Amino acid sequence: MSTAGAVRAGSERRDEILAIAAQLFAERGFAATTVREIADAAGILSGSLYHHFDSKESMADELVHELLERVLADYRAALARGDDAETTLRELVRIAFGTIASEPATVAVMVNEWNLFAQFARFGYLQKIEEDTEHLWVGVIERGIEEGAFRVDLDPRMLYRLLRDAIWVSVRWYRPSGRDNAEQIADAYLSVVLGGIARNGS
Amino acid sequence: MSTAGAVRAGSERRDEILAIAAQLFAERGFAATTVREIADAAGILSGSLYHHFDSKESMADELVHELLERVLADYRAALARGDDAETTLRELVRIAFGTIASEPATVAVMVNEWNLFAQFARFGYLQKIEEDTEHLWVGVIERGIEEGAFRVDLDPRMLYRLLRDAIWVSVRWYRPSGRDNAEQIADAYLSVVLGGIARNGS
DNA sequence: GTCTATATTGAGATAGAC
DNA sequence: GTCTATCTCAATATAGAC
Repeated sequence: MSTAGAVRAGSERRDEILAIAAQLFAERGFAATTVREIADAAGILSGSLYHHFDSKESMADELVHELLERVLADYRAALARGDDAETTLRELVRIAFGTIASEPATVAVMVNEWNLFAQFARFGYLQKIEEDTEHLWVGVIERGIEEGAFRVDLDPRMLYRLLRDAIWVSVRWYRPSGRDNAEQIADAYLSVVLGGIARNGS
Repeated sequence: MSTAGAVRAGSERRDEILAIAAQLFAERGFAATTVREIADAAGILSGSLYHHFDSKESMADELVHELLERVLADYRAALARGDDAETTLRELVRIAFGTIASEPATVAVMVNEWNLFAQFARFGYLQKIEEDTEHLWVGVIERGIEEGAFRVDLDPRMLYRLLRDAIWVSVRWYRPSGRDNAEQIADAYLSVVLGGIARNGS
């Protein structure tokens, strides 16, 4: 089977260029990265990029869209195990930090350019996937309160957003060297979130 | 005294334009905002902007630089009170959320464009001020551990960064209606951070 | 799949009149 | 302090040869 006519056929060369673009978008920002820089880094001329992609925007689109689908699928798989809420929350946190560890550049693009992309119609899925994700996390937090594992005075939605931000923005400074390292920051993070930093209970 | 020749003279018109620019930079991103859009919003033509500012970049520079100086000064004033570490940490958190409440647009520009600006020599102060800020917060956390108020197994630097990120990135979704409201989220945040979310001390 | 060559547009910025 | 008019450049993207 040869490569399909449509986008997302995924030849190796294509994936390679996409990874290079992710790296540059992450380092310099999407708007500040030119297609010439991407082409240079890939060792080709800028016009040749358009054999693989429709536009600069579609490169970012593909990167971010697939990342979000992947993460949401992982979250759903974690939920499907049927563990108690605290165990599930721990797993969600590990998935997020694990994603940062395995594809920091793409995560950085998502985090840094979210507001920009959200303005364009073609990125409409951003809002939808984020809503689904929020719903999923908030559900776990609420269940944790019901199960008696979490405090009853929590605002689940606000808590989710604080947790989410602290996790994902860490991509700006945290460079885990691999899965093991990602486990470490996930555990440190969970230790603070679950137990608090105070020595005596609150 | 008439307006000085240099930048930062601060006529009212100038401040007005700067506030408009901050708003647009926050909504659309710095790179995606054109000087024509800023001029339109201010009711003048793009060329007229250059009577007030050297460049688009210098507008953002001024906004972010003054914000950071202001926040750091507030942090230092809080430290100077000589309170215990936990009280001081609470005050630092309140200052940050209060800043989000009083100037959300400028904070959003700082948060969203940090990586972009950090690439330019003229924004060299970003790194310096952030280092000073990190040093100040980490000092408070370390003192809290010494005083027996905080857990001894914390990594102060990692903790600072997680706290910092969760606070500042909330500017993307949290719209406090004023100081009172900012106190609320600061307290909710502190409640989680200090006490943890687990019902039983764990 | 890449190159050559180039179309096209839109951006930041300037000079001088009013 | 703003407008008119315009310069200049750099960026995305295209068409067709190889």
